[in-house]
Amino acid sequence: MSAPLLNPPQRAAIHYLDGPLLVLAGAGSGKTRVITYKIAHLVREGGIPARHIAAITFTNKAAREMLERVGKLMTSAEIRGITVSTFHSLGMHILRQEAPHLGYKPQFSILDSYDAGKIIADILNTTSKDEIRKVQSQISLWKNDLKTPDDMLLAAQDQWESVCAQTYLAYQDTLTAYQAMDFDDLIRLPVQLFREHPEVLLKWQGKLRYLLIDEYQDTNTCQYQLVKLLTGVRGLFTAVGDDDQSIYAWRGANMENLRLLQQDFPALKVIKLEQNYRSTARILRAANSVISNNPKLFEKQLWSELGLGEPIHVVQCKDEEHEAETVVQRLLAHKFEFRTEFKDYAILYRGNYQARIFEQALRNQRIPYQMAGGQSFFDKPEIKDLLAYMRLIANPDDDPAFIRAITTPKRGVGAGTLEKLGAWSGQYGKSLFAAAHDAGLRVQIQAAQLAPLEQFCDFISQLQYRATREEAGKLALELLQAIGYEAWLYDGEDSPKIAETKWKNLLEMVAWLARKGSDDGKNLIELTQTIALITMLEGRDEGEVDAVRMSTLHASKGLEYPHVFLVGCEEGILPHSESVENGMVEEERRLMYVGITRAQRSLTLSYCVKRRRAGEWQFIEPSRFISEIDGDDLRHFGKPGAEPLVSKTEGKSRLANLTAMLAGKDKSGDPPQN
DNA sequence: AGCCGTGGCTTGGTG
DNA sequence: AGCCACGGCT
Repeated sequence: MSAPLLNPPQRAAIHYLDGPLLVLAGAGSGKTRVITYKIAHLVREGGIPARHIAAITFTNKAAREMLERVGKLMTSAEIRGITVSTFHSLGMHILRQEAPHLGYKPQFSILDSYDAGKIIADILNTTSKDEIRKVQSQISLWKNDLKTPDDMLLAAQDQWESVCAQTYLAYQDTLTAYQAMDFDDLIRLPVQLFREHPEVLLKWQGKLRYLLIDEYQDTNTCQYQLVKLLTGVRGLFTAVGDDDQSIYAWRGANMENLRLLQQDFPALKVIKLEQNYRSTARILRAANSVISNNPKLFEKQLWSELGLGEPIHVVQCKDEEHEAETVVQRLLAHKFEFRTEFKDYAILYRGNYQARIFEQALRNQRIPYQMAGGQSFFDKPEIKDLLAYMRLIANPDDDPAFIRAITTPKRGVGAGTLEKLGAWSGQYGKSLFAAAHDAGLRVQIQAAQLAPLEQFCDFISQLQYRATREEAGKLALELLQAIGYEAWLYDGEDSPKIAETKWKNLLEMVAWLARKGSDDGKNLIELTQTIALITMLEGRDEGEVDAVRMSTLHASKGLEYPHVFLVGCEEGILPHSESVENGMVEEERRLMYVGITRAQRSLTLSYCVKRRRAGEWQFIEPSRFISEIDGDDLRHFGKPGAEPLVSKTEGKSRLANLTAMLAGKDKSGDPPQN
């Protein structure tokens, strides 16, 4: 990424303003650079003020990074009013203003997938997480494909699809009743809005005149329609993507969108970025060679000026334990030999479950490591408790929030009362909160139960009033104190230590609300409305810690590491057996391609000869993808007739000494994160 | 009968 | 690490 100047295709992509443009940006070819430079170019040379430019990404992280890099190129006056956001937050932004056109209130709630799962569990009347997950993802796929419940009730091919379609219908009705949307709705509903209300579309087309779309290959049908609607006949956009890195078809991403772009915009100009600034030629040769086995819409060959580099090491291991040990030993030996740091290494794997054994091996050698991802701050139960109150204050129709709030902590409103309330609200088509005020219901409830219910509703009403007038952080803290949450935490099942952590998290949340509230001039309600889309990941100092990175292949996309170990390169794992059965090997190959192209200087592929499965030792074939790499670029270890696992320059005993020495000397082996 | 610990198994995961 | 199924316990 340290190209001093722009190369010719990059420059062409930046300067082309006359019509629709697709930039096929190979791995490590400087695509973020192109997007950010293009934004600057649009403003300075293209005469398009920043307020008419929207750069759309998939993740908050990408949006943050892009804004940061744009901020380094331009003055704050130049970038004023620019939209750099995820698809979801753009959709939300539109819907907050236009919700009434769709029969929603502007203060609708946003449910995360966990909340949505609970609704689906209720409808299905099941507790099996697996079943819920399957139905939920089917509904999500349909939504992303712009299919309505009615469409699917008609089109259902079998019993299962029919159950899903019925669940979909009931689920959508429930969401409407709650004045709530799920993540998919945030993109689906703007499309519906724009189709039904051309005048509204016109307004937004006037506002967002030039679009830049990052990771275009990951768009689903719904997202593409949104782009297409917004860009209209003018077709002023730059889509940046790489068909070879499309690894999210299972989540609804539609590679067909690349072909559609050519079809829907005949004037589409296509520019390829093929110079890679990340990896050695050897690594790119391997990547090109593997991916050449996939049918291609656009031909693309990555090349680099960073020198040939070392052959790719292929390590055969006896079993998974041996693989973990071997990888860790080779990592240590390499670190010693080349005087690198732990953070220069990554271990990449197909499935999360593979991580465990490598964690163990790393811990045994006292090697610090860091796992990708992690739980979002806002997903912690104690935070969700507070959020339930905030959601209810922002949207009194949010029934799930009502239930969670009124029962956390328990305040004398029991299941019986809630049942009566639920029945009444259902009968009169009201939310729980609204129904609670009905005189007709109240006569059915005994005074002892009515008092706490009344008290709760008054409490919420009071907060609603104060939320628009008072400072968010202060109000949230008062709320927690009023409900006695801290005492409730210590009274509960948690150990005092856990209770303390949870309370500290809440105080951090309060501080966050206070800071964000005053920075952005937002009250508690406005903050609540954006929170569902924010991910505040733990391990804030990510990137600086000297620790080996561990990640799934999926989560590694977009990242790079000097030295990569790609483990479990076996038939059944990579490609995954499920994918082989479903004829999805091409996507697995792209996954392999993504893995290979993460490496800057060295790449090691490892596989096991046998694995424990169902209590039996099962023999495994190495991944077909290894044999798709030219043998001249490979160097085998651990195979009969090939080099031994421990290279000849270092006898086994010497490596053992070395390992022990490193383990003893290197006291940086702090307890690993998480 | 319900509650638990244990062991086997596991595609991937952003908003 | 999580989820489920199973078996042993109260």
